[in-house]
Amino acid sequence: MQYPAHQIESKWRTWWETKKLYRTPDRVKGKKNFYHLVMFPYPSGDLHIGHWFNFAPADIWARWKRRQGQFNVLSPIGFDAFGLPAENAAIKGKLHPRVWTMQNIERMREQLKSMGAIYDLSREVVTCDPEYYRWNQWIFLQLFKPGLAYRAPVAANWCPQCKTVLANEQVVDGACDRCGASVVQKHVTQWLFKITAYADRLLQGLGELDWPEKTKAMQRNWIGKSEGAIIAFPIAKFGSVIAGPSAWLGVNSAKQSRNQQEIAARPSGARNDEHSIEVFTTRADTLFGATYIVLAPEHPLVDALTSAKHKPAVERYLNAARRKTELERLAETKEKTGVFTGAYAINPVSGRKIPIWISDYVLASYGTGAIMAVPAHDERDFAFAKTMKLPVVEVVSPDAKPHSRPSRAYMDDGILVRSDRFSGMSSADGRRHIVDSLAKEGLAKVTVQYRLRDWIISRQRYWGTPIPVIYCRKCWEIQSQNKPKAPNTKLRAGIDYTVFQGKEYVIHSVPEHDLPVLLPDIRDFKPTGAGTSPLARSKKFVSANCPKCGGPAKRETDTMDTFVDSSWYYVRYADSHNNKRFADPEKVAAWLPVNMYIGGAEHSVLHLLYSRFFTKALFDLGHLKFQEPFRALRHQGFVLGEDNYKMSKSRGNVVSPDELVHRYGTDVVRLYLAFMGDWSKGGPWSSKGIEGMARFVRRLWDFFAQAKFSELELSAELRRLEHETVKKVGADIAGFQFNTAVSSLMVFFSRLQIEPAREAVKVFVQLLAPFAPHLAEELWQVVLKERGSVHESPWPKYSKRTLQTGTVTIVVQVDGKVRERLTLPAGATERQALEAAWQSPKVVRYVTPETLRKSVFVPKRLLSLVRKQS
RNA sequence: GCCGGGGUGCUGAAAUUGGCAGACAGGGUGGACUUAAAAUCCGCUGAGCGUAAGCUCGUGUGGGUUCGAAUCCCACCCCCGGCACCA
Repeated sequence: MQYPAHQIESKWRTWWETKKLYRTPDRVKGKKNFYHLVMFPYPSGDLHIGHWFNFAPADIWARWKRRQGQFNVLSPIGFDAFGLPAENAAIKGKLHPRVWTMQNIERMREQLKSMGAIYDLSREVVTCDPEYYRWNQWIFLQLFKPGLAYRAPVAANWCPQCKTVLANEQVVDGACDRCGASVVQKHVTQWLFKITAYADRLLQGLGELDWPEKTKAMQRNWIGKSEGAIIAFPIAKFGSVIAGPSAWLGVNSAKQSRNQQEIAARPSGARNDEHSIEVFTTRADTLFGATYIVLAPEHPLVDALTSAKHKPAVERYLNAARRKTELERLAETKEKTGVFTGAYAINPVSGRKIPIWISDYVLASYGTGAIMAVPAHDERDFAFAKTMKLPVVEVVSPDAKPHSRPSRAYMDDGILVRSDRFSGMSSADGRRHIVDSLAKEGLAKVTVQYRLRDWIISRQRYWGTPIPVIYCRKCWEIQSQNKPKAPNTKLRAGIDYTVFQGKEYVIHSVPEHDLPVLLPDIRDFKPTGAGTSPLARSKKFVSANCPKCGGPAKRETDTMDTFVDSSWYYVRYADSHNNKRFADPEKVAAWLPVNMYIGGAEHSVLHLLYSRFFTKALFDLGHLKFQEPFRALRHQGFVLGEDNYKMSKSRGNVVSPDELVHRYGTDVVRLYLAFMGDWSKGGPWSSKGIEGMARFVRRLWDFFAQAKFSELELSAELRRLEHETVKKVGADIAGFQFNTAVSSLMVFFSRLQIEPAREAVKVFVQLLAPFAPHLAEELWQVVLKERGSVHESPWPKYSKRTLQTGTVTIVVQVDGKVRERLTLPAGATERQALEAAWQSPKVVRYVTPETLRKSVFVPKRLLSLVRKQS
């Protein structure tokens, strides 16, 4: 008989909807709340097979969890609705981004429904809705108050195609992760979130999380903590030494953290003065081998240090460096280029005069923007020294003996040589002692550096959340009039005021009661390309009244990175439609943190890191009571095309879930996605494979249509298989091994065809329900005539005792080789197994009680017999 | 280079974590049904030897531990993902 998939599926979906089966109240008596979440989709217009591979197995898991009885499971869904594609499509198709986005959402809602998931749709979140982004703005203002949001001039990644600035995390191999265009560095003033202030806590917090090790490692890597020291090299300016203690190293820690804040704001992280250059190193043990200094091209001392004679060459070099794209810089890691400044510094331990060079192999944004070069012990310095013919001095030796003319850099630890009174020490001791001794003179300081940089959130695009800030020139004038001579020593750049075209403006928050700052309807939302967003074209939007002095002022026109939206949407699901606060604290407490989060691994250092930062910041500000948003995390793999390549329109290997649902029905697609292979790995699609699943479901359907179920007691074998299947399917779903769960259902079903005992059939349908919810409901209510939804029936139980009943096959090995299989009761002891073994001609051919040296017995599994050596 | 994950039939993959290697599927092949095809159903399907019972080999390579290794240890090769001029 034909399997009427569509008829069944729409029937039961309607029924579930009318019964409000999947509405999730905030509290259910006697149950514990369990927050199960999938990463919300971007409304691109179509739910693709990758979404299905994420959502459908996640739904299997949620349905299983719900059936355990003691959990009130929340499984919400929404749309990450701001972002570039809407704009780009709109620019092409002349549709307003809002219209484009909302139409897509409309369509995807229906596609999501066709999946038959247990989403509580009443909690839907759409980030481009003012009801939602109002709270983006509110959170921005909370971060702004303590200076966690600030405006600063930065060397930012600029995508010339998208005409906007990008976060570090959004640049992949020097290219824009949206459009693939090569990214260039642009010096602009932008809004940033101070994620670096949380570097250490973001690192520490990883320990307690039930996340894939890989993802944690990626975050650790990205944060990139390295412990070392900052060492000051006095400048020997044009021959004459101006020595003295470092300006920065002596300051106390309170000032220091403020200093760091400003450092993050500056394109170079350098903190130097006219007397010394500070470098960061993890290898202070190699200090005696530092034969020159290298500054990043953007280093603030470049100008002051360059001698008149060297000025033209330096200018030429700096210009060339500026023109290079990120990609070009990455491509030239082998060949080193650079230029001499004409200036010298003093190696603080050896007292030697060493030259100061400029090269773009030193990054302005890491450490102090300057390095001590130790060519004998660093590959890059070695290459540079060779090219520029600079001296190479070995100071760490693998065998404690000095060698001359090394042919390559020796990077490992060793024993110090040519290092004065430190010679003979191990590298580890050397590092400590050298830093200690310099610290006493104020020339060194133990420091930790992070690779992580602050998150640039300004975007010069239309379709995003307006940044709720107003700039007032009048307020600045009032302030500076009060203190004409020493203007505003207390005002902090980027927090209290900012600069536009050489003029200072005071930064004001938009008052909270004026939120949301609505994204205005404008006609031309093409990016300007001039470093401003299209909103800057709207005079109506730009002009505002200053919230402080009431005078004419101007609004910020950049919008927020859409990753801001997704950094807290999971909190909003707890209370999606609250218009008084971002979420009611009681409801947040009822649901958060998320217990199980499921989505792609591609967000490992973007969304997943940003969300952790938001949570910690909002915790510090007293708005959240937990510090980690996602207790457990699982990633699905990638579904590839049938040809084993990534699905793409140009390859023509894309499979459309809509078509699959049309042809086979939802449940077949769900079952096949579960069965395909290792869910966490993903793999190639197989059109033959899903045919096979359709065959299985048809067989199932025919069986239920025709079988007469027996009311007889189950045979011992069937009973044990039933219990084994209950155990296996439960454990497999729990461990995201959906493929083996389906396979054991298939095994169970084969046996039911031989022995269609009603009691076991019932259990089968209950186990099938999370995978094929519609089919199982039909079989449960219509065929088996059970009352109520199968999805509300408790998950079947198994007993350990039943697992021990019946007979088992015990393998007999002689000297490690399988020689016989014995069928014995499951509870058989070693003695019984041995007795049976001696009855077997196949065994006694190889070993007898007389020649037996020892035996090893594993209950239910094997008997291993070892012969005496002859 | 560093970090993470892998390498098992023709293919997707299993293997209760040291205990029957290849479950469950796909594909192939033989057969039943059919005038025929499709669909369906039933066998067989890691390699080699053997009429057969059975034997030998077999989880990237080489070695080791063990009664017993896909699983643990050592060395190496290869593939995928991430990071990378981060001092």
